[in-house]
Amino acid sequence: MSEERRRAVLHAIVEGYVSTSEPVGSRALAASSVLGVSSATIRNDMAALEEDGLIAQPHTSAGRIPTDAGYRSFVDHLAASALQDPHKRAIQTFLSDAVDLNDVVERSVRLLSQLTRQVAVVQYPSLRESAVRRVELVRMGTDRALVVVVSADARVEQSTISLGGETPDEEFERVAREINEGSVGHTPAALQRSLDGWVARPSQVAWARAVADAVVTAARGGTVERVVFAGAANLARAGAGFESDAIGSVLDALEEQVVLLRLLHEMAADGQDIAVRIGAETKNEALARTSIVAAGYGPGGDATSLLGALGPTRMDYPGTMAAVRAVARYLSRVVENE
Amino acid sequence: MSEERRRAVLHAIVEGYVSTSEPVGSRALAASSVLGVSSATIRNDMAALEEDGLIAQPHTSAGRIPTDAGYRSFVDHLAASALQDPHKRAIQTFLSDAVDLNDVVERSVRLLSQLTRQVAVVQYPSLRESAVRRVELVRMGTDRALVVVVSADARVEQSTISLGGETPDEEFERVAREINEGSVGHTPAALQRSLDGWVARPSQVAWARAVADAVVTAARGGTVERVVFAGAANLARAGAGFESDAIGSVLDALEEQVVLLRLLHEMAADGQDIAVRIGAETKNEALARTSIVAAGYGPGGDATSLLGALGPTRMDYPGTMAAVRAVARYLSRVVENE
DNA sequence: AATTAGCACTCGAACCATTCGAGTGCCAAC
DNA sequence: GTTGGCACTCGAATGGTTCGAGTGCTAATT
Repeated sequence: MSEERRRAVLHAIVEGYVSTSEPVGSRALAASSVLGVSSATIRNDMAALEEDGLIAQPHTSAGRIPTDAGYRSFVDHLAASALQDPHKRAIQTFLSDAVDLNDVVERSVRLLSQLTRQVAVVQYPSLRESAVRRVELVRMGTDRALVVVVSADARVEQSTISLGGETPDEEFERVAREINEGSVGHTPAALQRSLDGWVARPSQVAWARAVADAVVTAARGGTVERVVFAGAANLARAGAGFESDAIGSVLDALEEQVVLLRLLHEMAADGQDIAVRIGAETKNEALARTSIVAAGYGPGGDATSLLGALGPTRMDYPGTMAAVRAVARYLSRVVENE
Repeated sequence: MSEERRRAVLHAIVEGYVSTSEPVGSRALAASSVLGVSSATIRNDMAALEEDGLIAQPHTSAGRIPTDAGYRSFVDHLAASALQDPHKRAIQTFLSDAVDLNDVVERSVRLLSQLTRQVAVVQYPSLRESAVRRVELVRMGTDRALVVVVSADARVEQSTISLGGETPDEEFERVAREINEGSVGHTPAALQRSLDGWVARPSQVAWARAVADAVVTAARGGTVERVVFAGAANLARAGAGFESDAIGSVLDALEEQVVLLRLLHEMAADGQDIAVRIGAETKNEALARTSIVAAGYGPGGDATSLLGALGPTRMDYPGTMAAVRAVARYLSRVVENE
């Protein structure tokens, strides 16, 4: 009862179940495949695999299906496989004519959902610290203003502040001029000091603090983290693997960005180039029957942000992993050029 | 056989079917409700309603369910009903502390999906034409640049252009200076003339056209129309009204923004304060079993953009319409202040 | 003329019993 | 360690039966 063949049997069970979504029996395995042994032998191996908790049978007279642990073992012993060439070309053409960062992210997430036929998730690139290039102050109504910060690495951040009362035009203009003088060219660290002094000046306007904060925040890399997703329809299609009730919970979890972000962060901490969470490993009730394949991406090879694909535990792991890896790589390159 | 009672019967059938999602029979109607007549009378009315194509029976020994035409009639004879007070308060608190336009839209769509328990859709406010306040040119890599346009009404638009080759710094600076001189303060009409002249200058750089186009586009009101949606999970829950297959098609249609935008535009053309498309009226295969309730919103009472809720034809029309109307009204107010 | 009671009729849902077969576990033989 | 053989299990599929909600129609009633 060779260790290696048992792994091959598990492998075959996973592949069979993934492609047919039916439990697979010993007879079918013996007939179909590369394992040149009889069904009886396979049955023995199956018994052992079941003993180890890697496979299970839904009921007595049915075939076997992989457990979470079974998928885990399968994934862990998977050799990295490459994406097919036509797909590679698709990635390139799809991403190459994006016009801005938003567009890049949106195209990526759609692309990934199409390649994997799963739900794709892309976290907005976390922004790097960088110097301020220009600050623009625009009045809105009587007591609010828009602060637009253009950073040296070509990001544009905007936020609204309250002026807390009437402000004469000339005062507004003065502040606009001064905030530029005090911040242009400075990186966040220097910025903080420079603006602290400016805010503290005698006879400074009350809302100077708000402006300074907005500028510093923008320079630090912007506001909150966000994720976008696409391909929710693929969940519903997933080979009748889900009831519509379960789909609801999963969609809820997806829209609950916080959950997803926490999960992605945890996966990032694993420190491999590509991370997989299977079923209950997601530690989330609603995602107990789904798996996530995620990879980091970012400029210059440091994976500062994450993207991934989410689907039923019964998913095509090799294909999904290849697609996620490929998109992450291309996206890294694009972000680098931006 | 009074006309009025027949309408009341239809009304009762719609309400019964919406709340129980079971076909409703004559006996149940006679027992339950305000129509003080016997089941036999109701049966007669039902026969007439069926003759008119307003109701149908799934099979002989079942009760009746409304047809699309039945819902239509129901909706058309609906008196405007107000939203409950707690909901009104929810809207106010939910929207009042949004920080920027993106935030407003995102909060709105989430709010609407919660109020209606349907999928909510919000189109980004279509931007008005307005003068240019400042143009910022930022280099990115050797042959690309970012054009940031801040308009007088406080929108920020950005787009990336290609420089098509090496460009010396001083030339870059010159163009940046000139584009500001040529566009600041101009409205789109004047802008076009002013910049055409500028582009045509002898010895002008090749990429001047690209810059000018970006600025004009931004002044015209920005790039493409976009819609966001939320509450997809509500689809899956919708009282087991859908099979997961159908959910997939609907989600597809939702992500296919073009379809949705076309539909919303058509509905806007109807010119009522609130528009309803029922089932096949959506003229879309995938949405044949869904209805959409939409209302326009925009600054100063002109409905320049749309928002709405989408759900199964068997939806709570009065409640949904009230929620859509209320959110549209509040959102108009918020946009106005921005 | 409209409403109502009564009744025969229809037809799907639910229930039950039976059959069929895929798949297993185990044992003896190789 | 592998294989053929065989008894056994149990869900899925099939078919027949019952049950009852709901209808349509007709005749009686107001």
